[in-house]
Amino acid sequence: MKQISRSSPVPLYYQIMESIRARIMNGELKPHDSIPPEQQLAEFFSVSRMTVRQAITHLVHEGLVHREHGRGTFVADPKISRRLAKLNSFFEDMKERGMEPGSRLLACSTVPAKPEIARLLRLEEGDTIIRLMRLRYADGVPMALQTTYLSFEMCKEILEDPEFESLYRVLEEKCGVIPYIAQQTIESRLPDQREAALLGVDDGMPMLLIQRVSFTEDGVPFEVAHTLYRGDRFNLSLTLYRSPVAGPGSLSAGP
Amino acid sequence: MKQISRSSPVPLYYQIMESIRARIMNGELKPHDSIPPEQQLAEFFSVSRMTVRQAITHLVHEGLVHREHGRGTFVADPKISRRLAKLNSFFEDMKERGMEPGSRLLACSTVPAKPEIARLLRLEEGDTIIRLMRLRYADGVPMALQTTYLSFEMCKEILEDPEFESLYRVLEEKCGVIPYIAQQTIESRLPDQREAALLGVDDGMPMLLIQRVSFTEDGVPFEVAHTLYRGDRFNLSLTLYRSPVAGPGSLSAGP
DNA sequence: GAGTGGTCTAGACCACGCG
DNA sequence: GCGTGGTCTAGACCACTCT
Repeated sequence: MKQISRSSPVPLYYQIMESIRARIMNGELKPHDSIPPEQQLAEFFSVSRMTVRQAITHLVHEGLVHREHGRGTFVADPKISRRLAKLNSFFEDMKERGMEPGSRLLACSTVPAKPEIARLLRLEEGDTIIRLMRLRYADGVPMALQTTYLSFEMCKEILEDPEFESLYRVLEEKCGVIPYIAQQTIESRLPDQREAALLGVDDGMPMLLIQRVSFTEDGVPFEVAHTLYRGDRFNLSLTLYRSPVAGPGSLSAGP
Repeated sequence: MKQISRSSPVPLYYQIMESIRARIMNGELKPHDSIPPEQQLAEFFSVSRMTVRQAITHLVHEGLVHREHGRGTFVADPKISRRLAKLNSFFEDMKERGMEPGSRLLACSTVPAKPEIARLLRLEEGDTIIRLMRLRYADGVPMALQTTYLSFEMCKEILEDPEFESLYRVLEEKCGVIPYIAQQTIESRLPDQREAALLGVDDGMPMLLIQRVSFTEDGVPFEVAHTLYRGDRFNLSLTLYRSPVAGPGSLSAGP
């Protein structure tokens, strides 16, 4: 197993976390296997047990492993626990699906915000915002038609070069805007004639319309995106839990 | 603020967590307010700072607060961070949307498992399973057409009275099967003539098809459900995180 | 520089699962 | 009884933000 470096700027718990993750990802540790006990990992890495616990706690919250009091810590079953939906840009999403994303910029300008968009971005009606319209490709074939509204104040650096690859990467690097959470609604509808023509589908083809509002960690909305996906080329996969994530110690006993 | 009890069987960090949560829930601490610094909380409760950190870490993972390095810890915006993911049956989902669920049983029998269903339920092809076909109503109007395949071994008590209200409640009470997690895929398609007739829609109406495989906590699959929702009456709403912490996917009402 | 959260130590005792 | 994870201490130093 890879050793860790105390001179690295990367925290020890993070290096340990990645070390364990690597052993799971490369198949050395398989689902339902136990990982070494915390005490043993602490000795191996020459750190305190609390540091090992910090590493494992992260992996637990990711769903990669789970702890069992008195028994050990076990690699989770990938079939049911590792496919949490992530907040991805179109570019990132297609990459994760193993397809090559592409983009054709149809329009890019500043416009006054319509009431609905202004409300979602917590601006006043008529405030200046950025509007991008793009035809999105996957492996060279049209996949979706996307209209993105961005807060002008937060994202104006986007306008310097709107032919970027990944919106979220540019937002992080040029604008200092780090996406954190988003609310999405998903519905099914038919395309209008213009949409059908751009996407190269029949106007009777059912489409998936995904509308997203994205926020930074501070709860500030910066993006409203409407994406119309071809129903014949796209689906969504997500994981649902019966009860929201509960802490390690169970939640019954009262004082 | 409520003091904590060292003689209680409830861990100190848990009592502190609940104390902070209570101050947020009762409005004493509002969204974007900072909570007291960790050092101060440690002194107030007479515990070490690490114990306070453990309490706050739980609240962070719940999305109730968020930390900002060098600045403080802040109450999260409820509009974007407190939607919890839930695995609901159709009955429960409609109740949460404020609609009155209904059901018409079209078929209920044991059948041999087709290859795809057998694979998902981890059975052999041809093994006996239960198949339910139901037309589902919301406020008395057809909303979805649902085919549910259940493991015979785990769910046979269902057959005693298949005209139940909530599948998940019956599974818990009569079969001892407690749903824990599910994988869903969502796509858009047109109905065939029979489906359109049953749901009372035109056959050009785009529909949402949701396919679900549900598991118990042990990772054992017990249900495969195909639900075809009317696109004009149904949509999905879900929360996405940039770094997966919580499970996504709560359902919300549509037009 | 003061105040905050981020990381880390080197122990301790307890609760749980199992043989 | 033994090994495991669960909780907790009383400090330490660092990195970041704000003034």
